[in-house]
Amino acid sequence: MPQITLPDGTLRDYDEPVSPARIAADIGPGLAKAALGARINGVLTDLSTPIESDVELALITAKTREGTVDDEALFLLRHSCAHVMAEAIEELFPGTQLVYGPPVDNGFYYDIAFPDGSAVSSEDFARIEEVMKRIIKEDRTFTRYELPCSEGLEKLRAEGSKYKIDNAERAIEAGSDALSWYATGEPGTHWEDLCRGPHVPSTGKIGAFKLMSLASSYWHGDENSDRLTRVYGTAFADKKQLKQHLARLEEAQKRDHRILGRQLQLFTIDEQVGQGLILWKPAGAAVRQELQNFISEELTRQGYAQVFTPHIGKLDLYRTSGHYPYYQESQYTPIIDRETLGGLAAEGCSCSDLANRMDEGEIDGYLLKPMNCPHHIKIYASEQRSYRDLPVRLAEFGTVYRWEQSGEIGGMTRVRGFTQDDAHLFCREDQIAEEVQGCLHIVKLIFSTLGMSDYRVRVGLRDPDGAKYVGDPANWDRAEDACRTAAATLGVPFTEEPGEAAFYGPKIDFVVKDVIGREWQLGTIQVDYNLPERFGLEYIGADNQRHRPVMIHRAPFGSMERFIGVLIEHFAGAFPCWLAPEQVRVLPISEKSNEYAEELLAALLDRGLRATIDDGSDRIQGKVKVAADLKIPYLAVVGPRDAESRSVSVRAFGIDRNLGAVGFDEFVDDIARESNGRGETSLLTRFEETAS
RNA sequence: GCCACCGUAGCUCAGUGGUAGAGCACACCCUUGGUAAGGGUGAGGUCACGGGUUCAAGUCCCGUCGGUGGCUCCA
Repeated sequence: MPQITLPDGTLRDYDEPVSPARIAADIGPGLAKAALGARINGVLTDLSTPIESDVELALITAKTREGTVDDEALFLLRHSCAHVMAEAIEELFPGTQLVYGPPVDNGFYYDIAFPDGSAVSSEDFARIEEVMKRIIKEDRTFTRYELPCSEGLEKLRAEGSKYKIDNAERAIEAGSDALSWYATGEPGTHWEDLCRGPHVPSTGKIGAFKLMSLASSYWHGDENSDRLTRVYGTAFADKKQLKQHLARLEEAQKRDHRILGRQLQLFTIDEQVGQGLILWKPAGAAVRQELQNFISEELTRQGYAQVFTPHIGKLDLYRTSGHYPYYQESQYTPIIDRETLGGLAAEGCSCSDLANRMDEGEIDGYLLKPMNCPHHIKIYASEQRSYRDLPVRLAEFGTVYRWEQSGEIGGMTRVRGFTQDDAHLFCREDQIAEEVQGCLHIVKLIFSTLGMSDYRVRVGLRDPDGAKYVGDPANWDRAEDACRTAAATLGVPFTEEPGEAAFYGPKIDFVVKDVIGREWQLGTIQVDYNLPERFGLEYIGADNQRHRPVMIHRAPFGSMERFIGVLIEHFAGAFPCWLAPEQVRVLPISEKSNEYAEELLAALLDRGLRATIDDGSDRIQGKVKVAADLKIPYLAVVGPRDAESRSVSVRAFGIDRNLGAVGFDEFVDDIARESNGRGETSLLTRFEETAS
């Protein structure tokens, strides 16, 4: 006879099998009404799931006991809403086949195969939503029933949905001993879907929902397989939560680096220049230059040497490195000189011949470099190296070009030309651990200086079945071990992900999310035994023998483009003073104070600060508004009173009032100190009492 | 690359087959005003590009380019 332990420790005994729904009712009518599902021994279930033995039970309601939104409740609501949407779509679009409809972060989707010629469009959302509202209003019970596998498959085959048959077969393969369906109402009478559940008790529990967008997807994620239409929606327990969610999305959009990039004049992309090619405008270039200075100083401290290399290299270089054979699809096509090309044309050489002969090495051309490592390797190889010279650390802000698929390109986060804060360390095997530590130190320094704490660490390993990797498996094993060991010393949790390695070696990646929740890899550290081997790199050891160095590739920002794209969103465009494109704007109250304002501007510029003056004919209110829109950290308002007392009236971004006056020299000194110290000190401390 | 949606002034957007619009920005004039926009006047358009349907196309159809959201890919 089941004994039920509730989260607060209270016990309830029943002398027959019992459902969570009944237990909820026994506790109180309010809970019975609010309950959406249950957790039985930690497993999410329906409210109707029979309990036959002693269990720990938690009832799930829209809000937790602390009053926060319950994620599992949202999971149930959204999964259930996906069913309601599927029913509505099947009703409105006869002949559609359902594929797969799970809840996801922020909502749910359903992958649907529409019959030829009839696709859904977002203009159909309103009428789909109408049908969904009707189904929800009818408050039909989600009724679960099960069939043995063979019988269930029989039923699906009779219905003829290849996608559902496939789902069932996969479930059986994964060890299910029965197949389950959920009817939205009475089985046999109402709509139903093969589904493992769980669901909310009835459609009426879906408080608020909205269809969001359409996308296409591939069946099983395979681009050679069927193309499906993915309909995205979201659902919440009530209208208020939905409204808040939509407001949050709108808020997030304001932080979008593409929008801010235009508003703040940071960068532009011109279609005549090309997709995915960033034009850094003066303001964006200032931010980037500050970051490069920051990293350069640290490189010097850590014993790196900076180098410069060209943007192209001969194809043969990349045959040796393996980029050309292994990475060809992501490269711009090789550059072949006019004469060679003319000769080939005269011979009647076809495009496929040309490609083959380039692959074979019969024709050489130049490649726009997809990575910096081969050039740096050649710098290493240009001198004889002793074990005493190691590690050799070569750094370069190196620009690389990659042929990304057109549909993937967007903003600054996925581009076709970008500059890595790259470096390659050539070291002895016994130096790997220490060198990786040094790299991790830089990454951590960057994140902490910029106040970025919301990142995750991924150790990318090779996919055991993958064919895209170069090199000896034994080398791979050693390199993977080195990465694991290094990641473990970080003091942050990390995940190991097979298939995420580079083609030449495993890596430690730092991954952050953008405003719409997409993950981007920023910094990366890679241990590589393969390229030194392919290029025959050597050093002379203490034993007077030739040895092979190990290479570490590292880029703590990843690429300047992507990093700054993410950084714009991180700061919502309001850069701290040391990074801000314009650090101070001097605002004379009227022409009468222009001369004093010019003096202040000159003093600021003299200290290397990025400052401007707004001596236009606007009133001060207008000047302040314009400057605030540009998110300039400090405004120096000067009028006759300030000129009289040699002071500056300060206003800071985000603090919407005059902070008060400070002396001319103090102001300049404080800002310079704050800028040079990268935010370690703040002018605002002068106004502590009023600033907060 | 695939699917859906979108492309009108520098920017944000209105314009459902019949003479291209607004706000901001810009130029000029007035205003010299103490902390989130004082007032006036003016200039600014191959309605992404190319074809088609129509008496007539920003508007409807096809294609191309570009953007957005996903999918696939990703060093």
